[in-house]
Amino acid sequence: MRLSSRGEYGVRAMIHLALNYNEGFIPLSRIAAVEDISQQYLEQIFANLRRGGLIRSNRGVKGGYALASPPQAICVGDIIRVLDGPITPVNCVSDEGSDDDCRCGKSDDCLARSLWIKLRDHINQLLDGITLQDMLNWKY
Amino acid sequence: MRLSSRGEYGVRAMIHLALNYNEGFIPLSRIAAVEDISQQYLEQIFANLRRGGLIRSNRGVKGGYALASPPQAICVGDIIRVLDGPITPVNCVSDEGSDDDCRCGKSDDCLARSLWIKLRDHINQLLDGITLQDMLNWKY
DNA sequence: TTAAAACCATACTGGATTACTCAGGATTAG
DNA sequence: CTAATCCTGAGTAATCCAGTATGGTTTTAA
Repeated sequence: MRLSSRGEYGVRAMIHLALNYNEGFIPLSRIAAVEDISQQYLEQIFANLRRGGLIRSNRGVKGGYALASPPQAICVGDIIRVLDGPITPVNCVSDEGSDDDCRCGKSDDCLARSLWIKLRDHINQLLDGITLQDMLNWKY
Repeated sequence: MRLSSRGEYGVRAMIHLALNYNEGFIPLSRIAAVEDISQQYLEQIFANLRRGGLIRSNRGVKGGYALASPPQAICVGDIIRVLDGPITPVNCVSDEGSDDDCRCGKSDDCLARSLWIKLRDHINQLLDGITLQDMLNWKY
């Protein structure tokens, strides 16, 4: 049940952008330095965040990245799903997963399945209920 | 945020034992066959469950495995923790994890950290609140 | 006593995934 | 022009996972 480093870095970087929401575009190099993340690795992560519509970018000198929406409109679940795909404990209860992904053949009368669904929904509901703004408000 | 196959198989096997709680010791071969899991792999999993005190075993012809406690006394969190270690989204908020495991240097003033703690507790509370008996009651 | 059934332990392995790095191209402000 | 910045795709070393392989030991029915 571990989060990938992509997800972890992505959330940290998004918090960074949220903290500087009024400052315009923030260059990636600064985020990488402050957050102590490999810049090239962060570039990959930001490419995904951008394709997912969570951030927007400006190229060239004075360019950088900024949130695509205000901090109260972006939740943690969005970030993690964009970077890591559907949030689910096992493939067979994922939206994208088919029954072929099910390690137990039965699919239907599978008691465990009910558990995975509960767990999946529980995690998603929590992560969808926490926005970047919520996290900024936690500060001290 | 995926569960390991160990955890998944472990939960399935424990449900199997719970369903047959009154039948005495169940041989591993039967569980492996019914649940369609490699017997050798299941043996590894059961060794961990036994060391963790969740099941007990009898050797010899007529031997097998049984729950160490009644189904209402064993929760899903116990099973997964025995098989996969602490349930935590990132190492740095795990009981066993030190600050060295923290990918962000700051440990303290880390906004993301509060999030990981919330997520960790949320998941553990859910999984600790569901016993094997609860799952049996879900049937139909 | 013996052999089968079952548990027990450890080492190994092939494949997948992860977490990056490398190299270079495209864009734009000054 | 040029320096700063975004952008892209390929490559790679290491790790982890899932499952095998091998070879026990213990118990009990017959």
